[in-house]
Amino acid sequence: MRKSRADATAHREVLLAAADAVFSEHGVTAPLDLVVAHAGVGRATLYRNFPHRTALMEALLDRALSALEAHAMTLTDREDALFLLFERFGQNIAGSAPLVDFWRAVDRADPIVQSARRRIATIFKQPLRRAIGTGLCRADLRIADVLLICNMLGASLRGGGAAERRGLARRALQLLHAGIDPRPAPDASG
Amino acid sequence: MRKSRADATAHREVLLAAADAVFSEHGVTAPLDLVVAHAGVGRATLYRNFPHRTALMEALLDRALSALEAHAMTLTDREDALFLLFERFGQNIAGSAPLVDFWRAVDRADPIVQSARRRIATIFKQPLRRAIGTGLCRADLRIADVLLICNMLGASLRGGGAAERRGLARRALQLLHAGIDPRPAPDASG
Amino acid sequence: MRKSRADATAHREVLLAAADAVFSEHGVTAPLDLVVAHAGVGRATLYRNFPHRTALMEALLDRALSALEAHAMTLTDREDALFLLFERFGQNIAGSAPLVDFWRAVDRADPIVQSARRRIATIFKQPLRRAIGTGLCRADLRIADVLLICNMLGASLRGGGAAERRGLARRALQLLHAGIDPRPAPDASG
Amino acid sequence: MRKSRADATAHREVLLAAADAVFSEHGVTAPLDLVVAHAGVGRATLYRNFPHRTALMEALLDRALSALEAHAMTLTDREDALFLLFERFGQNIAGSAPLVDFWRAVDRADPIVQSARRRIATIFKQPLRRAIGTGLCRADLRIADVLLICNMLGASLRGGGAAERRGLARRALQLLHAGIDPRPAPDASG
DNA sequence: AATGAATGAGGGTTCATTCAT
DNA sequence: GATGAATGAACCCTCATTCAT
Repeated sequence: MRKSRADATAHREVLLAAADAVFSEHGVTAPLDLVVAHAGVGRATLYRNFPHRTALMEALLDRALSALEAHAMTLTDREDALFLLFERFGQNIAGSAPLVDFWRAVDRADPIVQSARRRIATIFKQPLRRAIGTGLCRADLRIADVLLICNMLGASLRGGGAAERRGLARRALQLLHAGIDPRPAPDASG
Repeated sequence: MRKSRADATAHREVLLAAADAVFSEHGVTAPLDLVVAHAGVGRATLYRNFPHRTALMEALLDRALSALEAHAMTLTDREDALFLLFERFGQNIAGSAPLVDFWRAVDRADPIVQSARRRIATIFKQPLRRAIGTGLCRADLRIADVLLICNMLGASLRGGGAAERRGLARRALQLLHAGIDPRPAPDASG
Repeated sequence: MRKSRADATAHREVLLAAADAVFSEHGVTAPLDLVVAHAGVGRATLYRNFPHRTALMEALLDRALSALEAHAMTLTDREDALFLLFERFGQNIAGSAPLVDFWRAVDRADPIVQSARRRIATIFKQPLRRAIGTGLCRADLRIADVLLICNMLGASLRGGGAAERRGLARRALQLLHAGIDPRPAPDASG
Repeated sequence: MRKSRADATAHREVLLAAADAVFSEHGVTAPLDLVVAHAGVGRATLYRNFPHRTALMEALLDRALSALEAHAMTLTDREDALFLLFERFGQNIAGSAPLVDFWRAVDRADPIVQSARRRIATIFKQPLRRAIGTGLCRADLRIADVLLICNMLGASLRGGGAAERRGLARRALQLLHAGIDPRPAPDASG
């Protein structure tokens, strides 16, 4: 009847997965009851692992940022790492409806967002410097711009499937890359 | 205490203003009680004018779109109307926290959003054609891209003042305009 | 635009008819808004004619009792007036869903009910005396019993059509008349 | 302050008792707040046990019908079970103001009423057959008549004490038994 | 006399959070 | 550590009633 001690730590993952699913389905304001029901655990188990609703979101966000950091590690020798990271950021955020929602919902002054922005800034710092150094992007691009671009990439509206959101993110990046000025599309020439 | 009946039609405006203020302060999920308190009217007066919370948002959205349509009318003879409208869109949307919230919160499949997108498409149709015709923007730009750009312009996060949001919107437009490819930024030279 | 003075008194009838219809459809607790909407008059017009919801019911009840009184007047020379009045009572009450509801809903101590009971007692007094005198009914029947029988006749549940309710009222009267003791049912032989 | 968890199952009974008391006092449309206040439990506890107001009434009804069924079981060898059950029905229903109200308020087409009628029909089936077989009641009495009689017995108006209602129910049954035709009162001879 | 917009108290219901087991 | 019943604050909304026109 009683779950083994080993299962205890597993509950965290089960809850995260349930939160991801429920928040994707019903938005980030879905009743937490739905999350515990989906996870198949008691209500207090949720509260022990994640005292607030935001703690859940924070954990989901952390998961995505950790993945992005890990990805950045594999790109340290690429000159175009900046663009590859934008691409990955767009795909990851656009692929997770809850993250898009959260990204939109919370105040920029929120400590969680502040922290996430710092992590993103750290991730993009070297790639940005390198892209400017190798002439792959305009020289006046700043980290603040990178964060703005991340916001813009996360801006596709709710709804639609993950595939549709990914398509929009790709087109958004394309437009950001080349601009809407008239000239041969960069993707065509690249 | 009781407002005169002559004010009847004015209540709609009072409520809209109150909703704008309250939603700006507390987000679009703020209790409607705050709105009626701010407006200084009875609760049912709100419900008579706006049966649902969404009806309030719809009215605010309608107000902004009407202003944009009116602005478009004054630009029919400008070749760069497309860019001026983007600019205005960014300023208006970014200047209204509730609209940004709403724009983000509702599902793209929502009829209200659908309708708004259609109105935006109508507004931008001629300016887009003209910009392409006069070589002011890349030839492959489509109305779908215009809507995507509008989304991206509305993507600055919540929080911060209107001035900060406007600054972000301007920079976002600048980046979209010229792209992040290396070359003399058109805006920088202008 | 303004209605003529003559129409003023007509409003009372219009409202009564509307109340009858609406209460039949939605029960006696239906919002009074429905009544004014159905009557096509302003809200305050209802309140001037019928200050309370109960005043409406009282008027409907009065209408039915007046009709019963009028009917009683035509039966003064009939020895079986008691039974004919029971029959008429059953048909009238059972034919009016609002009256059945009201009859059920209000407290017996309510002055309106008290008054109605007094009127009913007055109506039935002579017919009861005559029925006993001519041996048409058991000698120990009292006015209190008559009122009880009236209650029982109004006891068919809500729902069903007027025809069904009338059928039930008739059968109820039949059972009351002959009793359930075994003997040739008087109605069957008649 | 917080009730122990062991009381969990007891809450259902506490709430039923509270509902019985409150509905008896204020009618079946009394605010549910009164019920929870009387029961001394939290509001949501009521909603967990009885999702709708009707669920409360249904439970009260079920309790009364179960008692009637149990009583019927003790009367299987009595030839006059039909009359004893009528008597018991009158006493139980008439003794519970909420049940009388409910019995009156809901539509006959309501599934709850339908179900109750079926249970009553089942309870009375054998006793009716036996009463006819032993010549204790008129031979043309049908189950539909039994249900009508049950309605009539529940027809005493609201208000008055339980004792008064019981007295009325007894007199009603007496009248139904012997009818109002002239002959020695059956009770006098019995 | 007639209108219908305005009022605001009060009901139903949900849901984040606590806590006895 | 895990459970889920219990709590109660807060929200949405309706509707009886009033009152300026």
